[in-house]
Amino acid sequence: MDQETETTQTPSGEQDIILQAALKLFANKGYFNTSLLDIKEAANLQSLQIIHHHFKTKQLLASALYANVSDSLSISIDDISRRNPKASEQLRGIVDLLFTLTDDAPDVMRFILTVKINDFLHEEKIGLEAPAQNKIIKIIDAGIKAGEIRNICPQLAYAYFFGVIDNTLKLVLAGSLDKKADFYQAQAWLAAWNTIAKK
Amino acid sequence: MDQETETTQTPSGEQDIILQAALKLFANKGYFNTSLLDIKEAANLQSLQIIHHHFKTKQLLASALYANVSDSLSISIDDISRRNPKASEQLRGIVDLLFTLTDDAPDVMRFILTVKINDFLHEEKIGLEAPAQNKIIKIIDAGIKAGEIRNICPQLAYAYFFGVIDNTLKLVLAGSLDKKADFYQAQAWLAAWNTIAKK
DNA sequence: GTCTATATTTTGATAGAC
DNA sequence: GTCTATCAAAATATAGAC
Repeated sequence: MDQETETTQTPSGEQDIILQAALKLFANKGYFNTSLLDIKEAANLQSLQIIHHHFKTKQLLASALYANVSDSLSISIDDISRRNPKASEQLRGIVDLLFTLTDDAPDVMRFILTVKINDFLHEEKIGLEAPAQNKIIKIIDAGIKAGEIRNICPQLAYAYFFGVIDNTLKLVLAGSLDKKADFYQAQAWLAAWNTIAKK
Repeated sequence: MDQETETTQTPSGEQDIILQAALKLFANKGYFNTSLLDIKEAANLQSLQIIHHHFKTKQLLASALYANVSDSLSISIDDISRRNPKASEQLRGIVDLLFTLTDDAPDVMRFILTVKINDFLHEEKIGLEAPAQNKIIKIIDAGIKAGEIRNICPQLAYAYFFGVIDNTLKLVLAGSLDKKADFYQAQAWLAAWNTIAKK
């Protein structure tokens, strides 16, 4: 509603309204618990046909949504990487982004953290090959080579680090904590960073 | 198939066969991607009616499964707690249990870690009120009072700790690592414990 | 009492009228 | 080209026959 879209491509109006409605529903009820009828009503459309016109099928709608969010994340990560030389600073920037998103666009973060993309995406083995994840693993790899991060498997380091971060954000998104995400950021960053920092 | 059930109640044969088949399918394909027909065939039943006879509906079947796994975990945690006085030892025992389960009964762990129980369980707000989770949070709380664990919100400590553990196990279960879970246990324990340990 | 067959419902997708 | 109406498929649940 009041949150701006992250999509950098084709803000064609009707499509974005559908995508936003779908994002909200998928994020809160899940892919299978959301029908096209639900999306139609949430988007205030006059007919189901409009959805089929813009996105051929429900799967393609969800895939487009995933691509949007994924691209947007990738671009933000690239920006952060460009502005910060050290791996620790880059990771700090990414953490800041995620905590900010949690407060400002919780549905986007719910979609990222809780939706199982394999429910609608069947091409190859996605999940670990997600572009944003790949970029972060490369950052970690560089951090290891630079001596900032201890010498463990980058995938494991990723798992440790974002295990702490993601679980903290999930708690906030579930409404189990009484403060906004921002309040827990410094603490969580420290705990996460310590799992992978050298020395 | 070759793994023993954790269920302590009513091993009535046919029910258990259905539950095991459902567990495997739910764990690997998800709740909505598994039809009763799939379960019927995986369990080598002669008719769908048999499932409806034992469990009135698909939801109730899934709920029964969840209750079984949840109870079994709770009992194991109680055993561990009884045998170890210190919080750190209790958590260590729980971690050992989870890594062992990952190697010996991967489908059970997949069910625990990757199935969204809200897909079939709609009673109240479950998820954080899961009995096993509650027990662990109490252990953490005791650890804080005993000065073993630093003084943070127990829910946050739980999130940090099992963020590291669960993510590591998910990597193993996804087949992204080349060794068995056991190989990564000591490392993961240390990383997880350091996120909450005092000093 | 166990299985075959069917009914019902939901929902994704399409075809046709204005 | 947009909406109404319908179709088709799938899957859950039930009813009835042997």
